[in-house]
Amino acid sequence: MIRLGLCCIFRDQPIKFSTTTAASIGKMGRPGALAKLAGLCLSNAESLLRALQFCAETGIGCFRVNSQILPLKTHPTYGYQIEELPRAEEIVRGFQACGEFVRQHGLRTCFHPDQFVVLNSQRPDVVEASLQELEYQAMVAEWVAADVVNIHGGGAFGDKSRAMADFVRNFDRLSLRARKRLTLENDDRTYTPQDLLAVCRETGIPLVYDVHHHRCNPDGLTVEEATRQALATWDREPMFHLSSPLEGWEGPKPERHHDFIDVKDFPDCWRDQRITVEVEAKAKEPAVVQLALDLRRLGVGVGIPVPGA
DNA sequence: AGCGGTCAAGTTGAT
DNA sequence: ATCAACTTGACCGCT
Repeated sequence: MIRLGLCCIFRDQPIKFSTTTAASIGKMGRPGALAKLAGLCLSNAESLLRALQFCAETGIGCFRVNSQILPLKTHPTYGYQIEELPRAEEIVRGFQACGEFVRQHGLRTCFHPDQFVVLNSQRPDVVEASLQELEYQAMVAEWVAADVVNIHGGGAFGDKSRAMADFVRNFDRLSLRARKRLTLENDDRTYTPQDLLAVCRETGIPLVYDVHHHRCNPDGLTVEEATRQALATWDREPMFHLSSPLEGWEGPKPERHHDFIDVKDFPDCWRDQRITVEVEAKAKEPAVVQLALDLRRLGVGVGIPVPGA
């Protein structure tokens, strides 16, 4: 049974998440800013519940929550603590209701902090900001029952093994809440599955295997070998990533994502696994639905696993 | 209401 | 030196 995942937003469904800009918030006084931010947070909690309801109805088993679900949460000037917001308890309850929905419907949720989170940066201020961001996302992850906060290896800085040692040192500074959700994903430029698997085995951090990145940034491993070794890093349902190249594998920039998934890009060795496959396709929910149809046509089971079944 | 410039943040590699 | 790429359009001030 393959659980398919939708990333962050919708193409056709009228479900939107709101954010704001530092420039706009900066024109207000602190109370006005907090009032505006609280409204956005509350609205995002409602949107998230509707997103999860749509996923449950459609058989989409996983939803990735955008990093800006609490807008500007860790901004150096305009960041805030939840308790500072008007209606803070209502906001937290709104997200916790999402978590309850996730558990009741057998869904999965996850986070993917963006490129500014670099745990092995050579700049201490970047590491501090990264730790803060991970703690924030882990807090919301706890509310919404997300078991994965997934990041990339970060920079190489001319020496990958030294950089990964720095990564582990800073990983150890995270709270248990953040550490137990953190995962590593191979990227399309720097860190291959081979690079990360050693760290994953050493630390117990699971590997989110992105087969598209692996095809763009290969190492000595075949897709089958990387799949097998990535599966072994998980103590829960493994999570993998899939996309198709915008202009084909022979095109000028195969790392660019297509609107939809070509089912031929779905590795055969994934078919019989019980895994989550996040669909990184620009057409969003129609792309997930299309892939589900294509996989079922090939006899692959797709849907939301029933606990115990 | 519609348009276009802009949006917090890091790192790499192609031009 | 600049810029696109990365998980992704959406916000906001102007007309």
